[in-house]
Amino acid sequence: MKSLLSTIKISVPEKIFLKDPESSDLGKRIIGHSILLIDEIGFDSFTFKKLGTKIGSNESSIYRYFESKHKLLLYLTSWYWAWIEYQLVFSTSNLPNPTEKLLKAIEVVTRTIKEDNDFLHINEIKLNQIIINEYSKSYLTKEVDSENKEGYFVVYKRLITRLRDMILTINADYKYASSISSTIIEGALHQHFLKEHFTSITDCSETVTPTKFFQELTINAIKS
Amino acid sequence: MKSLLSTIKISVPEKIFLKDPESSDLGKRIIGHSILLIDEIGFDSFTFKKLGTKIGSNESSIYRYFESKHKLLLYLTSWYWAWIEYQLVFSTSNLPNPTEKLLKAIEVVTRTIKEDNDFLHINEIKLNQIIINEYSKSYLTKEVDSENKEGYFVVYKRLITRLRDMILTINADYKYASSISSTIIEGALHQHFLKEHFTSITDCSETVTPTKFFQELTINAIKS
DNA sequence: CAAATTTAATAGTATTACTATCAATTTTGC
DNA sequence: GCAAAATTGATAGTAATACTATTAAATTTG
Repeated sequence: MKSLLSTIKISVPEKIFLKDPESSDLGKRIIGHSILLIDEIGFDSFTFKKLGTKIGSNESSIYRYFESKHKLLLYLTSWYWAWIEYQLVFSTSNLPNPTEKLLKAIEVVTRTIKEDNDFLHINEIKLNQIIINEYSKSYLTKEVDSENKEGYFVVYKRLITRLRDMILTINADYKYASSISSTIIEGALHQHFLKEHFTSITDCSETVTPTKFFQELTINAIKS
Repeated sequence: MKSLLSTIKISVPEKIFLKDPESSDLGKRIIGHSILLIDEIGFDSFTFKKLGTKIGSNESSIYRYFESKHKLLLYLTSWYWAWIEYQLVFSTSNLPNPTEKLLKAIEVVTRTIKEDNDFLHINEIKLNQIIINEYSKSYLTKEVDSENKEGYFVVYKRLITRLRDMILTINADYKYASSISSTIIEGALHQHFLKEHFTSITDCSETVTPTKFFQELTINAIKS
């Protein structure tokens, strides 16, 4: 996938940033190193001041790109879901069988990211870890409704809608196509978290993947 | 359920608090009003200073019960899950049919709390809202592994284990009994959140409950 | 090469998440 | 009923956070 993706720009809702970080070298360093730093110390301890030190730049310069660290998280998560969406569309487009298509789509949204290949300044493995550990914090806020109106979550919602449509193609009468789609995507992040921190309440492990679990779950749900 | 529960003390892991809030009037006011205040302004904006003002007490007095607001959240969530666990055990104990038992258990862990009856100083409806909006924040931290070792999440894990055992009673060969149990409990909170804030990616609503969705999902998963 | 833009440096603010100390009040044990 | 013990309240203080504002230096661009 490398050659294709490296020429593509992942598109993030414009209102999330003050100045497009893809438009400058400093911007790309902000994105690249924020991923490394959030992965290292966690989003709660992450500050623009610490990031400034890491990239040899100034706190105030970072504030010209993002008005808060919360907006930066929204940027990273939107970028991540847009990247997953691209993979989903690309890797299912040539599959004629709707069930195969759905199984492939579930694989794409539930698998562990194991390679950091597609974009030079972005470590996709660590970004995936950030999504597992921090994604919920981007919407579990008192501002969620106004931010949703601003379009900050469109990419995530569109991804879920795509999965839903694949399910409805197989069984238009299934009553919970949206709910199972949102459960797969959120649930997969949760299972990945559990296998790292609460092994006693998951069956997933190095050898048993969330992918298999959610594929079986979905097929059984919609085919009966 | 009122008469029975009001005489019972919900038991929370002792290390979570410095001084048992159930042991004094001030302690109960801390718990009672923290639920109201967190529900009102959200956990992120919640501080012990604001809580002190609300209950006509001092910030420093609250610190004698909990060493941080994070610990207070752990207390509230443990209390909540212990209360749910009690309901689960109580309301399934006299059901002889394993499938009926499981369906009842799923109902208990996925339903909306609509009544505030059981404990005088605790508003169970608002506490349920806090669990929906803030629970993830209690474990999505860099300290999760050490806090897990301290036993701060035992109640939650035990609840999931109980559900898992009910599933295994019906089908001992089902490979994902733990994963589906954790998915039901976390997923139900997520569906409740979605129906309040992201209606386009859920089928749940005033009339369609997460309970029905997860009951069907589970039965289809384990019976095939 | 001058003007415009971007970045860096510094300073400042209100708030947060605490800790420490001591006084006032309440509880308790005899 | 009272002294001792425990609890609570009031005040002060600290380092860090999450910013904003201003001005200077460096870089880009037309």
